[in-house]
Amino acid sequence: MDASWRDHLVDEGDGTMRIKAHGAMRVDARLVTDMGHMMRHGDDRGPEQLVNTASLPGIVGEAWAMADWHYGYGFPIGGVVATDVNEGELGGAVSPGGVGFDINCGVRFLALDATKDDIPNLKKLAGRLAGRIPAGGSGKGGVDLSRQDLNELLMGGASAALDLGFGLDSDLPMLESKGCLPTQEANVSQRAVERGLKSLGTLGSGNHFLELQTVGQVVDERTATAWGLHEHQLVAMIHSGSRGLGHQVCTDHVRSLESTYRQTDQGWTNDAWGYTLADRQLAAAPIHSREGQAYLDAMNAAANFAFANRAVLAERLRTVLRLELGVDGEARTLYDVAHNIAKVEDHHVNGKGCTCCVHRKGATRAFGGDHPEVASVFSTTGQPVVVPGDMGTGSWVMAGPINGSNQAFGSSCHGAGRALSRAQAKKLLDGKTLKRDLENRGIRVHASTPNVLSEEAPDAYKNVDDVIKLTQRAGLARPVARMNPLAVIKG
DNA sequence: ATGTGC
Repeated sequence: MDASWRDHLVDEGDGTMRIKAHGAMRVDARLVTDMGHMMRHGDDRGPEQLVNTASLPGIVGEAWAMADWHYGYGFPIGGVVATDVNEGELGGAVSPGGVGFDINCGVRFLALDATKDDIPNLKKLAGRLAGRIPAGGSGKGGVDLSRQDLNELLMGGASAALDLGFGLDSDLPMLESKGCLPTQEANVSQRAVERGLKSLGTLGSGNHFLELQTVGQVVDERTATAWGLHEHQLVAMIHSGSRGLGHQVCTDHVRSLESTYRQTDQGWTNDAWGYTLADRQLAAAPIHSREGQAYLDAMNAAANFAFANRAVLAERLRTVLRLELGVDGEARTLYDVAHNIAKVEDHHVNGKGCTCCVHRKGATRAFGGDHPEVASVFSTTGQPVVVPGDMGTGSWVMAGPINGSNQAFGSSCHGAGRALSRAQAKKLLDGKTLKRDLENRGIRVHASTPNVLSEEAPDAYKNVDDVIKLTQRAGLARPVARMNPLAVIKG
């Protein structure tokens, strides 16, 4: 990799910077950023990775990095890369690295008809949540599933979870893709199955969390009202994904695809498909090839497991809220978004219709209110875009366009974005001090290890408010309301 | 992100 992209960098002055196509790039790259933001994030590897993705076969439009971009596996986190599914004989590329290891990592956002004053005892509530929400690397505490149950979940996602007794009928329309992506065979490896049988309803570790929050500042009153949100209201975010099952699906397909590439003077080449990639971690298959279809089918099954996982976590949260708040504890799902996914969608590229495989890796869909996939309750506002920040600072809910799409294939940022690597954060930040500071501010924190607190400390992340401002400036989504943390359960 | 390595 090289840093020559700096010679091709242009500030567009609209909250984005462009890297003009050079070398093997087929399209320009575009970062949601400005010079100040770029300077504060000295790691060149993210833009380098974005440049690499711009040479993927079939790529259309521009290779995008959302405002929370940072270094990832092959593709940067925050990457939005679309390929034409009708290019050539077998279609454009689909790449497991463009989705990431935590397939359908995402956020469920719930709202209560209550305020902080309705909580009899926050400390007790937080303690009970910590007791009921299995978190951390151990993977203990998941629902014991039969092989048959797991298969239903892989095929049916949140709707299958509902059939097993997790969730409410009224949840389903509020989930991206109604909580179910199409899979023919749910053909995931035996190893992936074994990892799925015990992990349903567990949070995981790293940046995954469950957070009880209050609505702080409402900046778009009309939209907030349409969504039933108001200042001081209690809300909750559940951030989790497909756990070990999705990780295994990604590992299986990354390994088998990477093994079809050999090193050449230009990079990494697959002779059968005539693909040459700058980085082996971009390993990709044509979308209509056997390998491409096998990946997409397994990826969708893993995505369904993630939708089901968030449904079970929501059920566990609801149980605690009912116990602690009584009738005030009813929580409705406002929305549930996927952060790590590849989807076949219709978009306009250079004024022409194009059916694309849109990779969103650490990026959220942000469709307009008139899109047929968006529930009719959002027709006058655009879809909710849930953007968790970090545990000390706060989180946002944004909205997609009222009508139509945006210039990044209907996408927006997914969080604050790391500013420090986990290793740097562990070295520089002290978890115990952080916990004390947060609790002095009235925020209850339960974490499975002190390390996770330093790795996930506010200072390890970019400023979420800056990320939201850039996203708005780039015209990708508009801020609706900012949430303040109240109780945090971390893996 | 991850039964934190192949």
